[in-house]
Amino acid sequence: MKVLTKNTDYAIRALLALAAARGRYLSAKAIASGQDIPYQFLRRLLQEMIRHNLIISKEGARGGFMLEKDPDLITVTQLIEIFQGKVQVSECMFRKQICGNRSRCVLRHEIMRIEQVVQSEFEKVTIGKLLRDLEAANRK
Amino acid sequence: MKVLTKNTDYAIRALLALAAARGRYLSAKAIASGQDIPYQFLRRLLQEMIRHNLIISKEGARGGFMLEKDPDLITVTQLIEIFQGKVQVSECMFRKQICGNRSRCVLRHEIMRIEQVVQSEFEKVTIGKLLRDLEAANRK
DNA sequence: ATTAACTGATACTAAATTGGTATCAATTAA
DNA sequence: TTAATTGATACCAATTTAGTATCAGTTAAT
Repeated sequence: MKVLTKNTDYAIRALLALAAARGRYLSAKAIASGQDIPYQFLRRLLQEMIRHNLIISKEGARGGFMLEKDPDLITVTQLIEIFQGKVQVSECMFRKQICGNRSRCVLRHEIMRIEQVVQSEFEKVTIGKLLRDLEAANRK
Repeated sequence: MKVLTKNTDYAIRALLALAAARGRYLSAKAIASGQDIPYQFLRRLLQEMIRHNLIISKEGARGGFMLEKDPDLITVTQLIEIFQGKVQVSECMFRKQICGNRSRCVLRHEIMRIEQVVQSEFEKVTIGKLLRDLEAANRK
């Protein structure tokens, strides 16, 4: 069971780089080489994050990307939702009605509880927090 | 992000059926139709669970499967490990040494913490507990 | 002894997801 | 004018997930 796919992992690291740049535009190329992320792959992730209003871009020479949202308001939960879909358990959950299969629904109850735990844990982890941790680690 | 795949979901429900049968042998066919699980698919899962000493089987007519392990000692964590692989975060984790990429490792630290949370939550959920919940629900 | 109901083992397939590459048009700073 | 850059897509390969099919061997019941 993989918790984070490359998508999410790369996105987090790209956002960390952008947060560290603090208002300067960073090009996809710069992020890719700095964070060791495949360039074309990264570009798609960046586009996706623009669509979700996490970052903005400037086209043309000396263009690049910049954080739009406060890094303390960008949670790992959000990124998981964008790149891996909403944290969920089984299809059963989506049909709002209680499903016919009783044992499936008993299970579902337990798992929805865990889902909440996972989500709230990931919510505590923001890009802002990670950046501070990272800079603290680098000062040592 | 899907927490449980069909594999695990089916396995849990099959084990619940076996726990409910309390020492009688249940055939794959009976489990499949009762729990609405594709028959051939289920058979593979059952074989896998035999290999992991969760259940035993009896061949031939009137044969079937029976729990081997105490249902209170079968946790969802174990089933996830069997059918979806150990709960993990990124490849980074497996290389024991600290990886070169600092930001990846800061992230990793946070995520290993969450991993622990998830695992311990799923450990609380045993087949025995689910069965009791299920039977309580059915009495209502 | 035969047969029907079973498990054991394994091979195969299809669809979805994941990870990655390539291309070309449009924009902009120098 | 040109080089550096984003926008938009289309494509591809590998892996994982979900499901099917087949055949051999075992056993209970008749």
